[in-house]
Amino acid sequence: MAVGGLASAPVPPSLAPVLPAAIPTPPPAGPLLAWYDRHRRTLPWRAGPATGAMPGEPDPYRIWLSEVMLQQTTVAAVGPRYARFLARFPDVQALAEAPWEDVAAEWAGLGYYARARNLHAAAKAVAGRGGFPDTEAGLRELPGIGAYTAAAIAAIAFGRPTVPVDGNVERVVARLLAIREPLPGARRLIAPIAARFMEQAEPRARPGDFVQALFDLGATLCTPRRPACALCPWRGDCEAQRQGIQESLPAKTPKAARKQRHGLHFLARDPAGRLLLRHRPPEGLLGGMLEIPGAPWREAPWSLEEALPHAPLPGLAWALRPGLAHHGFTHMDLDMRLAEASAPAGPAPPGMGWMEPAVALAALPTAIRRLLPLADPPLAEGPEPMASRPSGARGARKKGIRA
DNA sequence: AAGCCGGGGTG
DNA sequence: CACCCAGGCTT
Repeated sequence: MAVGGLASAPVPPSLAPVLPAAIPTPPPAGPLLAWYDRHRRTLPWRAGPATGAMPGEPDPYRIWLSEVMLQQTTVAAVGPRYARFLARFPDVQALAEAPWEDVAAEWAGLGYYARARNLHAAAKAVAGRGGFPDTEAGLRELPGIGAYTAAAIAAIAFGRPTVPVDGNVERVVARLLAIREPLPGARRLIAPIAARFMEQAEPRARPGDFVQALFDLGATLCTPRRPACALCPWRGDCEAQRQGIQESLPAKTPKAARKQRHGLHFLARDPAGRLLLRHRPPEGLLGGMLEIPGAPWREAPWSLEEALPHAPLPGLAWALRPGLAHHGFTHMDLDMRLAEASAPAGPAPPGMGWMEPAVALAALPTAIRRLLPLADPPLAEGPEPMASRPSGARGARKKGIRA
């Protein structure tokens, strides 16, 4: 196909630098689709008889939920949480009508909590308009749906001929055409190339399968490290493999170093054994999630005396527990200490509440849960190991605790 | 374009 | 340890 109307007339060499460069052509999609038909992964949100989980036509609600959960989150981590979420909120109406507290509790531990807030807001919008938009542009209007997710839902749930560009597709395309420019800048080269796949008849006939075939290729063969090129349906078409540089692609610009921060949190228990907790501000880090009250996270460590003005109740006998809870965020390393006190029966301070441990602990984000083993007696083992990895053979040492 | 936003799997 | 993951939003 002509790109920028340049295909028909030869371009004089002297003018070439001034004119837009032609978009490189990706390889034929046939081999990838044939490979997908043999080797595709069985996933809970994928239609077909293989799972029985989603018979018949794709359900936009289920596709949407899977795409949002999978944003920067591995398939292994999403699996059990997806089933649980779906059991609790079976359709978009149920999610729209649920209180935020229930949605937050169900999302706790999954991270990127803006996803849960946007999911809830989008459910209300969809329920209000009587169903999901069935075009990429319409989907793009919903909160939490960006360029990638809109294209993914449009292709998988509605059969639109569009190619969502995620980390897998970036890697696959960068290798196929040996694109050496580092990400994220290289995206402006990769996206138009990926889009050209839909010029071919086979992807256009089954867009949902084709884009998921790209995902599966990136997840199982064209992996970030040690790609299995010998098994790749495109092994004869890959320029990076031909040059032997596949393991160094895609290149990435280095990221900034993580900052170090310190916190000190105050855990009060009333005579009934309930815990004094509060909600974090609705935006920002862990926005809208439950936490143990404390002094703000800052550059320098806190002493108990210094942090005391941030204690939720005045006049209690706070005891600083030994040890340090550690949590690594994407852009910050956090060390937290824990002080505890017994409180007399009485109302909670404004913005806080006394909560039963069994209810509260499950709704805490992982960073805050790391404080629990410091309590005396310990309130929990901290974050549970993942259900998909039952025996936890390695890593007998628990994360998040420092002497 | 760059920074913010979680948490876990993996080599 | 470092790197990555079916990214979105804000500045």
